[in-house]
Amino acid sequence: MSWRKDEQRRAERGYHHGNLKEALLQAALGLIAEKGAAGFTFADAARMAGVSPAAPYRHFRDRDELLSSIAQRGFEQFEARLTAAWDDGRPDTVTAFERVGKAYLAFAREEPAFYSAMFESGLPVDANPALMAAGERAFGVIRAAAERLAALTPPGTPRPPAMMMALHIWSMSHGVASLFSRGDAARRKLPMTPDELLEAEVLIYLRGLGFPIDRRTAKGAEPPPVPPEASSGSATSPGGPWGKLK
Amino acid sequence: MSWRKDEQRRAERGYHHGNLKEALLQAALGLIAEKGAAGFTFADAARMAGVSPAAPYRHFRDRDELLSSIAQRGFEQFEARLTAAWDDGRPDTVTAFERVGKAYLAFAREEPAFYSAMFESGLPVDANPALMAAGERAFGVIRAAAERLAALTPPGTPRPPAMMMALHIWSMSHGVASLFSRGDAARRKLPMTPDELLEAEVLIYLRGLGFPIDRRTAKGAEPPPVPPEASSGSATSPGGPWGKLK
DNA sequence: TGTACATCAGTGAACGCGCGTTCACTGATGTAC
DNA sequence: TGTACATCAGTGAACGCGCGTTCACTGATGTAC
Repeated sequence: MSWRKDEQRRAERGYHHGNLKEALLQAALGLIAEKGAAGFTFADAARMAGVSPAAPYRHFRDRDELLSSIAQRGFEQFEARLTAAWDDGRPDTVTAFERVGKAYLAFAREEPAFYSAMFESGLPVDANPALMAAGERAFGVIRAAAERLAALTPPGTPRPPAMMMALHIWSMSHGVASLFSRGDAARRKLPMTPDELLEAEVLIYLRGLGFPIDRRTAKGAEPPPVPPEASSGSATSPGGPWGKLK
Repeated sequence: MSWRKDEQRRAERGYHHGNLKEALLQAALGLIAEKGAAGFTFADAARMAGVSPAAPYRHFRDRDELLSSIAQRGFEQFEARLTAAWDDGRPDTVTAFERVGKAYLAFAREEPAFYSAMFESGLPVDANPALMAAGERAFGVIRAAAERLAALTPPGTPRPPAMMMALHIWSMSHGVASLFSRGDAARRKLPMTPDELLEAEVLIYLRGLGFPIDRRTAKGAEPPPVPPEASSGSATSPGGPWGKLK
């Protein structure tokens, strides 16, 4: 009996919740994951947090403010995950770059609620400075990685603008994520994993910029590859950029 | 006074509307464009069509069926526009291919309501066979174009799988469209036009596949270029893939 | 050409529901002295 | 250490609203004869 559990929790916590703001954010996350950013209501969040429908107004002006908070927190976690994936370019820049792309997809897949609040809730990004700043910090990770990669262009090839590279990588990742790596029912079927699709896409793109990516192993030469064994391992699927595709 | 106009229209049309199904679809499109796929209601659509709230039930089982109809019609129009842009590969394959990408962006920008119903309404695509088929026909245009392009790989370069190319192009276009070429308030700012961004992205990608795309003019050699002057014109911005980026 | 009748497409009133929001309130907590 | 008091965080009842949906109905249209 669900109400019994609610009663019990209520008895335990007493009159004050103690951490209602956080509880509301969590509740909203769950609801968004379940029914989409559209189908979540303020009242529902209160109910899930085991609190009267008037209580949320102590912490959020309205539904939109709660939604923005979630989007902002989403961008922060997104940034953290991209930063961790980038790992300052270790063990080598191309491998780390690939890992960032995969982290993008993983985030979309594992955090559909955040992803939906960040990119599909219809929130006017530029009307909310804090939100926009958080979004730009996340993009900054991709941008910094692109910067490092651009600096590696082989001698003789023109150096591509890092900003352009970053925007290209962002749009590739976002496209694959939105179409094929969603966490909800709108995900489209694919004859391979989204990770493989994106990896091949990025590698072909990098080769187009002049990076010496081998067509078979999909690895570029880069001094110094430290440690040597790490750069021939998990980042690439066997068969190179389209090994799995036939 | 709006009610006066309604009264008048009502008087004109008489008891029967005559084309209510169509009118409801149009009304819903307007509402979705205005408030997003989430914020459109069955009752509102009826009101906009100047009809009682019970009338729509003669034509649609429920709100979801109306939404699916819109998504399906959207895919059909999308397919038509992509087909027109492709123009069977005239005047040359690369130029026509670029045009398809631009048509993708233009559709997202000019038909935000369709775009949102098709890609962001949360409709479970694979639960609706007709809808899925319409979506696949649209993708088929990109796929056919990729097929033609793949057949053009220069001798000596391995031929890429057309399916993979098509999925890559789709995700690039979709990423740029969703982030930067939306028709609503969630559109992100960009230091160039979305068209330019996507064009550069696709050209670099094609070069990565071995197509002889010149870095400056961004044109590939292709026999036979008919008519010759058409292949050096509008498809490419001056300065090549990243001429505008510096 | 006219008439009877079936079918179709819309009406309008009603319903139950859940939402957002407000209000005066009250129990719990923190702090000044 | 105890007490008085201010502030804070949640209550619960109430409201108006618009939505989705149903129902018996009725005006318009099409068709058989």
